[in-house]
Amino acid sequence: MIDPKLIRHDAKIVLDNLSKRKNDFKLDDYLSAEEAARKIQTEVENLRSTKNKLTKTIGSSKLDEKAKEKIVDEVHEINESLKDAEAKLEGLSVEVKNLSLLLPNILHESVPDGNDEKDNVKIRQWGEIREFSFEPKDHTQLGEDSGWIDFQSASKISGSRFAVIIDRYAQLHRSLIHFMLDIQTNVNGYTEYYVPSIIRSECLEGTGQLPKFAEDQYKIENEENLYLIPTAEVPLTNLVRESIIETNQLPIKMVAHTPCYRQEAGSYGQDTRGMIRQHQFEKVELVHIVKPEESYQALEELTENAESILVKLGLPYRVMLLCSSDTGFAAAKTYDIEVWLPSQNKYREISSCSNCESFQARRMKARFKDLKTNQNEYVHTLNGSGLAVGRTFIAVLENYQNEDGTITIPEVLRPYMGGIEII
RNA sequence: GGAGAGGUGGCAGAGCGGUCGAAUGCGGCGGUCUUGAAAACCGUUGAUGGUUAAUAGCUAUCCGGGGGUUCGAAUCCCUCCCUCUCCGCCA
Repeated sequence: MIDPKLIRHDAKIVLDNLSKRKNDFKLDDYLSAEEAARKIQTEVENLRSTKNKLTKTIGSSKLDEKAKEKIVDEVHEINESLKDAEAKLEGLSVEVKNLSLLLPNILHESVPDGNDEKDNVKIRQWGEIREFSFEPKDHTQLGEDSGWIDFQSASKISGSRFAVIIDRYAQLHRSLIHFMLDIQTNVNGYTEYYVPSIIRSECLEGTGQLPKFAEDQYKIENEENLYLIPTAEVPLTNLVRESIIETNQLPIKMVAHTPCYRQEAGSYGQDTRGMIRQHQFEKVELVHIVKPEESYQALEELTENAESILVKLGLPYRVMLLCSSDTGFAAAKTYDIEVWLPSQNKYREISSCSNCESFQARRMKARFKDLKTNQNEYVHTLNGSGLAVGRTFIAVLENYQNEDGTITIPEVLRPYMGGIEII
């Protein structure tokens, strides 16, 4: 949600932003509803004010019966008008609220204008792309040859876009999770959280997945209000919802490993083969809750924290600054980290690090007391994968494969694999 | 799943039809004292929206959510949600 006052007073900023994002939100509808709502609100308030004054005279003074009756009659009349006005106000408020939930965040000035992912800007890259002396296989082939990724069984028990990972591959997959959590907590200074992966709809609204992206969420049947999390960003960020945080508690840096569930509606035909795009995958997620003036520094830090995993694993990657149309709904600025996949001969997204500024905080009512102004202000929230485990797993398999189909375990993972060097 | 208790300001906790946005304590902030700090003492301190240049005034709303009764509801009624305790079941 963006500041209603900004929309009202600087509609041009919002319009420009919508056009940069190639978003077809009807700002005029919003503006006229909002104006009408404020107008009727004044009306309602005046009626209530008069009523309150009258009502107070009844209890406190020694009016005779007749005078009392007269006032009661008057109040009855006011109540009639109020009923109408309040109903109108309620209708308009709901309309305004619903529309405002569909407005995307304002982009940061440093975000380049662009039409699609081709306009994303490379910020930096790291690592040497390995020259293979043989034709590298993709992870699906490696999994098939070793027998340690079983898509057929997954399909039997769950359907498409699921995988069963077996034996050494399962260990490798688990080791990655453990490794990432250790680095983020012990080296990068995050506090580890274990959180529910079933959450209330308010949380999804808070972080921006609802109402706009409802079709991508898994809803729990027979439960009015519960969903599977699409990312740990949702439970972690919502930990501060509806609260006023002590200034000295900031910044908060959280990390959690969770499964993530996504319907992947609208991505039919994309990445259908293999483990790139699954309905269920593991992710280690980083979330920062910070003061506004620190959020862009925090974005750099968070991105580097995510990168540090790839550096330690020795996986080549590049960091891309997303252009205007590619930046997510809730984000003001996003860096994607893309890892090299030899089988596809290109970089693929493995982490997305975003500064949402106050967009989520406003939806969640997450504030802190600014000691300088003694005012409550919205915090800034950031999130990023540190990293997507399934995709990291794929990257390790493909980049560390040997000609005979075995995988050399990256050195940093060996302690987690009981010292095994090759699987 | 069954039985009971309860949800009030940052926290704890009173209020149980009008004078209550709400006692009191803690915490926070400001001050006195002090070389400094602590203690003590004094003062101050809820949120959100509208109006506004205003973080000034004025105003409305908020005592878990929604609905109802009433001239008037934190207080009475209905309903939903949540938390806690005990029993049952269970990894």
